Amino acid sequence: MKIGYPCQNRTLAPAVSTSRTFRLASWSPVRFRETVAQNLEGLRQILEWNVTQGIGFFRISSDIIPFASHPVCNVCWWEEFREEFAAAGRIVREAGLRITMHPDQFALINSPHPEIVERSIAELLYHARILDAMELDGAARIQIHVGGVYGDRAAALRRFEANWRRLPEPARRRLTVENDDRLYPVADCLLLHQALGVPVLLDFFHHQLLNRGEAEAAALAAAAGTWDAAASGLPLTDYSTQKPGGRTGAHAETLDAADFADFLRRTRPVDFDIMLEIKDKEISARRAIDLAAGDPRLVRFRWDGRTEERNNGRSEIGTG
DNA sequence: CTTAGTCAAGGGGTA
DNA sequence: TACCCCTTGACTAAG
Repeated sequence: MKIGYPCQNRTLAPAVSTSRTFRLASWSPVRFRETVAQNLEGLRQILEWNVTQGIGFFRISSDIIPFASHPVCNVCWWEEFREEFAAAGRIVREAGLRITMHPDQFALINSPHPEIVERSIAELLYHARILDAMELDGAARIQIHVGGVYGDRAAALRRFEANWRRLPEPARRRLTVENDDRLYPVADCLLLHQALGVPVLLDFFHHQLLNRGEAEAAALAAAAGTWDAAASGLPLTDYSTQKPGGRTGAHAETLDAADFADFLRRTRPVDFDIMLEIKDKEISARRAIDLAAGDPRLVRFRWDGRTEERNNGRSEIGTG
């Protein structure tokens, strides 16, 4: 079990960020290359910070390469920045970090509109290129939701299957499907797994909001069973709680320690990695790791760091 | 310098 | 048909 946070580090921000961008109207190869260089340097610093904090799981922001899948982008960024990607990947491999990405709502491979499907395929390929350039194994996943219903759920699921088969191999091999809170519960994701072999990421909070009556333990067992340790790594999950007083489905500002401790207790039979979808990011990740300190599943990873002076001879990284 | 409006992209719900 | 919501930070033009 590794516990992580998504995309931004509020402790290091705004000096360190992977989300620098610019307006489409200001696109130029120079502006693009400057921004990508800054974002990749931000990624390197965040990953190193995570290692020093014993945080073993991180979601890379889809903002890291601005307009990567837009027709305006004619730069082979994955080749030009090969060394920077490889350096980030080296940190991941040497420390044993888990990495994921989560394209946002616009990646819809089950849309009835062919143009939207084409743009979505380009978007997924962009994400795959990042993880490939970092030279990461199959445990580095790209998670998406099933998509829209378009008035006919069965037909929409069939389109997902047909278009999944059309994905370029680099994107297809990393794709992972996640239950959402409005349209597709975990049962539908499991159907896609049966048809395609795609692993199912269980979002516990979404499952509470949308399900077909399955108990959480049953949903977890079923989703965990779709993962293959050698090919796709340990099962992935998302965890959050309801923001008090917020719209239903809004993510909490900070970790609910009592809920998280109970969550760890009741999921004990299954080992998996946990992405905290909580607003204060790395702050809650550290608290969660503290709360999991006595849990036999928790990975306390080591940073070898033998060539890193700044590591100051330390090899055992405390997790609190 | 500060700040409010705006930003590539879709789907679904409501009026 | 038109508008709003999601969800978010960061850019940018206006003041």
